[in-house]
Amino acid sequence: MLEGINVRSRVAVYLQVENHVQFAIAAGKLKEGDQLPSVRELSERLGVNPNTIAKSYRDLEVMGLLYTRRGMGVFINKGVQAKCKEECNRKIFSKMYEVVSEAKASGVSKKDLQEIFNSSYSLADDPYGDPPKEILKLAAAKK
Amino acid sequence: MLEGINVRSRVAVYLQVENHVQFAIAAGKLKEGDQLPSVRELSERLGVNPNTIAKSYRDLEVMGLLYTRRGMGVFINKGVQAKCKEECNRKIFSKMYEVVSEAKASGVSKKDLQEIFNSSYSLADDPYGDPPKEILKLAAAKK
Amino acid sequence: MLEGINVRSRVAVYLQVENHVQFAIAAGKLKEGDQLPSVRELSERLGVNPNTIAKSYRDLEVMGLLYTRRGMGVFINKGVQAKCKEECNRKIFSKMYEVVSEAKASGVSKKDLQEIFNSSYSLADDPYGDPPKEILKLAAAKK
Amino acid sequence: MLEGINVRSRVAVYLQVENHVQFAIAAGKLKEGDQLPSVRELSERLGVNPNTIAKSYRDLEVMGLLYTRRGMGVFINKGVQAKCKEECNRKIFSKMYEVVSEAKASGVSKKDLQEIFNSSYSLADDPYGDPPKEILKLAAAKK
DNA sequence: GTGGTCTAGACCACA
DNA sequence: GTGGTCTAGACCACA
Repeated sequence: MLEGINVRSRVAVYLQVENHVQFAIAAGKLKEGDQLPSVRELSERLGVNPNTIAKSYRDLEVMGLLYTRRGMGVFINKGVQAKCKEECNRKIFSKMYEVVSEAKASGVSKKDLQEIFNSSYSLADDPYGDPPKEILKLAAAKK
Repeated sequence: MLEGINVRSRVAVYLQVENHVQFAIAAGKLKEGDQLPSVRELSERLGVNPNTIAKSYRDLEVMGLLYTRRGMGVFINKGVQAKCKEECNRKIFSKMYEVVSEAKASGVSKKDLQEIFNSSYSLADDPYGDPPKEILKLAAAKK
Repeated sequence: MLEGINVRSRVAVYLQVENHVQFAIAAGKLKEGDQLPSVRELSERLGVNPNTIAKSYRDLEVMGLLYTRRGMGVFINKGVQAKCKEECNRKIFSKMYEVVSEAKASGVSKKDLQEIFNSSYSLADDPYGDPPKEILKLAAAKK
Repeated sequence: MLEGINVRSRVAVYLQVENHVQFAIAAGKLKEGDQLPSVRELSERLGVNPNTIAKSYRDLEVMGLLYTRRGMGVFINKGVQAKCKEECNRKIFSKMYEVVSEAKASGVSKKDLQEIFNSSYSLADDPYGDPPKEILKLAAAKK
């Protein structure tokens, strides 16, 4: 749980945590009633300040995905998988739309783009790690 | 030229302008010797601070894509299309990799993702505008 | 007795228990000499830590509403109904004042507010349970 | 704008700010495009730490009520009045339901409760100030 | 032990 | 000037 967070990524840690939790709920890896790691535990594991994690959890609570039992911990709310799936889909659609629009705007052909999509899919692993070197080589070759 | 900039986007305006110019060069829409709108004109059109545009142009000049003729305006350098294509490809690969990784992490099947890719491609138009409503409807339906 | 406690509420469990007992005394449902469920029994029934219930009982004892007979259990003191009524009235006034002030601040008309009051009264049942669905539908309709 | 915040209230300052903004949007006092006071300005005016205000604004952004233009400030989103009205109504319903349920649970008659409602309405002013003394006197008398 | 709230203050990105 | 992110650390409420 939550092991893909990359403190050196340009994406803020608190946002990575939020996304990670949303993805995991959407994918059914986190289910109603599951307890998240405590603020202190997770912050120690990731080597970040507890406030950073607290911020993620607070935001996720505002979104209605978590609830807090004071002194007990933080838990996944009920009925959130559908909501998360929808929200994740929305995000994926938006991002896909963005990258495809950019590709079109820079004159990439659909065929090339489809190839980029395919190689990305086979290599895809960790959303916040740097993209694997293979993919950057493909990009360079593709001139 | 440069009409898709969205001041309400979380992407900084100056970055949107830089990307926009790079895309246009890569796609051959902006060619060696073409003149860009003046800082003042563009800043007024977009309703942003002139410093913002000035920063974009300065960055693009540092990258070697533009040159300035004092009192005359800002112009596209020669031999920049290949360089821009390469750079754009790199960006597109990275983003595609990110969105595909996120989709995987949230449990979206390859088939669904391919569909998302296809609809995005047919609808794709403006990288920074809000995605068209059609696409959000598709996202909602896709639960 | 004490069946309306909601562990997922933001109101602390120990406070809910205290309020519940006070309400019941004020309403005459708990009378002088009545025995309360044991700390262990109640904590198991509600799925909370026994310390939580112990704290409620301790507080209620400090307020003079309960007394403990070691080895026997916890009982309602005598002459507490009037005191509880007064205290409950104070709480109700304060809360009513707060909700009405908020309603005014958000532009709700007196007429609408009176309606909200009426429907609440007809539906009112469990102070800490989620409000019944009917009421939320009314709220949504009331735009 | 935002002058009713009470630093000495038991309600957290950041929550008061959030509620205040939601009420003001619902009531039409804050409209699409309106700029909120800057984090620094408001924090100085209220005598609290800038982080406290930043937290409110962040939450309101997560809720979709605000958007941020980096370096420019924080603005009211479009199409939020309906959403806020609904949300405020929901809150008011829930609170009214809670207080009425409590009143019922403690044996207050509908007639008395209606009176409490009426006096609250005439006195209602500031949601976070202490209730006016008049109302507490009424409560005491009402035994 | 758990999370909530808040302060003080740094450093960054952006306009 | 604006907000964003994060650290360090205090003190509180709760279980």
